[in-house]
Amino acid sequence: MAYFSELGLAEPILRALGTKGYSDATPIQRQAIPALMEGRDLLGIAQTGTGKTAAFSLPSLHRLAADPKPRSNAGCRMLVLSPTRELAAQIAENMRGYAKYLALNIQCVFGGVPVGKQARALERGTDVLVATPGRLLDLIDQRALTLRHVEVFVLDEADQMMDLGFIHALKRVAAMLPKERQSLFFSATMPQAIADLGRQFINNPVKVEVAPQSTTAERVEQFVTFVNQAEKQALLTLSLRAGLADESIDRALVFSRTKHGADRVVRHLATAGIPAAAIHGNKSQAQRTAALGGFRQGTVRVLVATDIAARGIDVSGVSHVFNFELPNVPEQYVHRIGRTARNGADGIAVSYVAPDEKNYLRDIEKLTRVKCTPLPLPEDFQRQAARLPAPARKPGGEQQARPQGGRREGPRNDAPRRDRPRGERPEGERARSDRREGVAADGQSQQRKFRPRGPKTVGAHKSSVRRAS
DNA sequence: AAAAAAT
Repeated sequence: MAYFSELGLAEPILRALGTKGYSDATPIQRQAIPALMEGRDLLGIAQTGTGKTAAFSLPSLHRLAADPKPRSNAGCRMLVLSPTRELAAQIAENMRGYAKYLALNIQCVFGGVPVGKQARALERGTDVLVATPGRLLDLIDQRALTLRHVEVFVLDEADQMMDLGFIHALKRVAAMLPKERQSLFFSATMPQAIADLGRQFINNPVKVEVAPQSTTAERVEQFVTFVNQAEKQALLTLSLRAGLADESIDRALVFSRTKHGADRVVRHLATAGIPAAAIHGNKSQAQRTAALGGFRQGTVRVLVATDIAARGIDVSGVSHVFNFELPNVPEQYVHRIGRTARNGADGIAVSYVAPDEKNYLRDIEKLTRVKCTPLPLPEDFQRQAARLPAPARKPGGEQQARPQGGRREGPRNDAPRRDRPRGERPEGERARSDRREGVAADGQSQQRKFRPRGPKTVGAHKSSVRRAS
């Protein structure tokens, strides 16, 4: 057992934690915070939802506050890089909470919004800057920002930041950082090849690995349903309809492999009277912010996303993650299902696996060393699917979520099933006769409504039983 | 091969 009060953090930080009711440090926090307060570089690997943001924020804020320096124009003392805008915003908001009683300025910059306001906010300098790479470099090129004074450099989701799409920008950034600095890398996954690549950006780091790399969150129950691609939409619609109605599903996050696919799923759900929002990189920033905001607020209980939402996003009440398609990079699966079972809650992940995705499943199970539990199709799936309304045809191009008017509530429309070829199904899968409660087989889904909250921790649950693998 | 990230 470890408390924040034992870790030597400054009183204003403890006070901020206290007002939120946080007292217990998680294992990653307990191990990372002392090393970071000493100024060491660090490679931190811990499961999703175990408080990595606080692990790097608290000691860094402590050090900045303990050694006050005047702000230099266009400068920052701490730089945090994130792979998505939404995650950057979330990190900055969390840090502002921790720094509530400190005289530290925290700014956040990312693309998709006007640059002028961001540039002005940096004119007199800031203590902490949270950023996505593109806008960061843009501001540097405009001379609105300099990295000359960075003391602490944080790469969140470090393996993704060093992946192909980001490595070029990262190298540019790293070249501008002072050699003398503290570097912190955090992620739940860290493939060896990427870790090797990372050595050029970090200096003799302390490695804090709370669970084996790519270990999934402990309280996610993982299921797999084998289903033909053409039948996935009907299965999702029926599962969501049942689970939302009986409240076994609080909020559901549905992952699609493509942006187009995410839009298509949302349209299908709308046709069936299930309100859902899509979030992906082809949406405007305003649409993205509204979609995630509505999901956080609970005004939309189903969010359909690409891997833009796979990492870091912390929304309470996500009871279910559906993988409408499996990711082809197995590490992404670990991050996706980590959107549930956060902050002491438990969660359910269901992956829809078409015949041509079985290799992905194999790679995922090999990486996580967890075997997903088969969840058969409901006994009367074909009959129920046949009664779903036919999907609206899209005229083409991006379509605003046209109000569908949830008129078609019941399965009263015997729509033709022309794009729903009847797939062969193993006889064994017909066995189940119980009514499906959302997707959770047997009474688990009921229990989750009354999930108890453990001792309060920051963005995390306490480590518990190590999974048997 | 897809997605993310600058305009």
